[in-house]
Amino acid sequence: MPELPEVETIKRVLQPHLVGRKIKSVIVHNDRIVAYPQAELFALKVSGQMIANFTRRGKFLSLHFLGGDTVVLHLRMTGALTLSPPSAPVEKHTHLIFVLDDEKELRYEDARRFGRFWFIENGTEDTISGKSKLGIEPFDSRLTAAYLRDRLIKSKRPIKEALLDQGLFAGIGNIYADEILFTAKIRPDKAVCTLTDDDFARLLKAIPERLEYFIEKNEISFEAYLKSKGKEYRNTPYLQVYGKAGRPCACCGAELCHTVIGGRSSVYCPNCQK
DNA sequence: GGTGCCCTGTGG
DNA sequence: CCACAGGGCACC
Repeated sequence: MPELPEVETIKRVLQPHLVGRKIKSVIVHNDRIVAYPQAELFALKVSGQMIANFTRRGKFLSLHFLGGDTVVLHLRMTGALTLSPPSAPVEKHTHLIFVLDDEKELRYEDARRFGRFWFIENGTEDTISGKSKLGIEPFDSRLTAAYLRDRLIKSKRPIKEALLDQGLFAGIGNIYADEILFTAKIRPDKAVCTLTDDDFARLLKAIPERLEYFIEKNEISFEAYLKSKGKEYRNTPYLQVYGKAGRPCACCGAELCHTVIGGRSSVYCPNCQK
């Protein structure tokens, strides 16, 4: 479900309500969700910690504790975070509950159970969550045409596959890869080594511009977020190509095409994207 | 590099 | 009923 804009939304909405809170205890309903260490130990180590900050990197979120310990988490396809009063009924797919010191519970729900949590001890390098392998943040000023060319130019793989490579760009997923390429007017299956300087320039502009745009469109109040149980993403009306195969291109009216790239469903305009 | 797999829910 | 889903990884 969540790509960078959604994860950023979750961060922005929950951060003010988490910072300064103490985790009184952790209730684990499903061991599988805790990747490291073993669930019982995870609960033990997290209990009693004070939340100093809540941040996003790529599609990862991190709870930074006073003293330097960290919980890293990834929502994968269907993970969601909510704040609920303890009296709220525990949902069918609630796997993890952090009991806070303000009569609220930070709850993790995940129908498909692909999401994962890791506990990283202060002073230990996080080599297990995958966060350290991430490439550049799309809003980083070091994301330049030169960066793109250096990393991409020799590759024969489709540009969309490169955009989805978390080791190159942190946080772009299947929806926004399609949206970015539509805006940049580049076919998703175009081999990276055939991109022109012009293509690179448009791509460089489209990446932060599109993500910023969708973060804006995702904006939601704390109350509305909780009401939707952390699953409300309002940007679908603003998508131009994703999920719209067979429908007319908003730009030229041509019928949008569907194809599969790197095993992922992809939609593009055969006329606007070259 | 492709493919399967981890899972459940939903829509055709 | 089957195909597919916004992610990522292990495995030929």
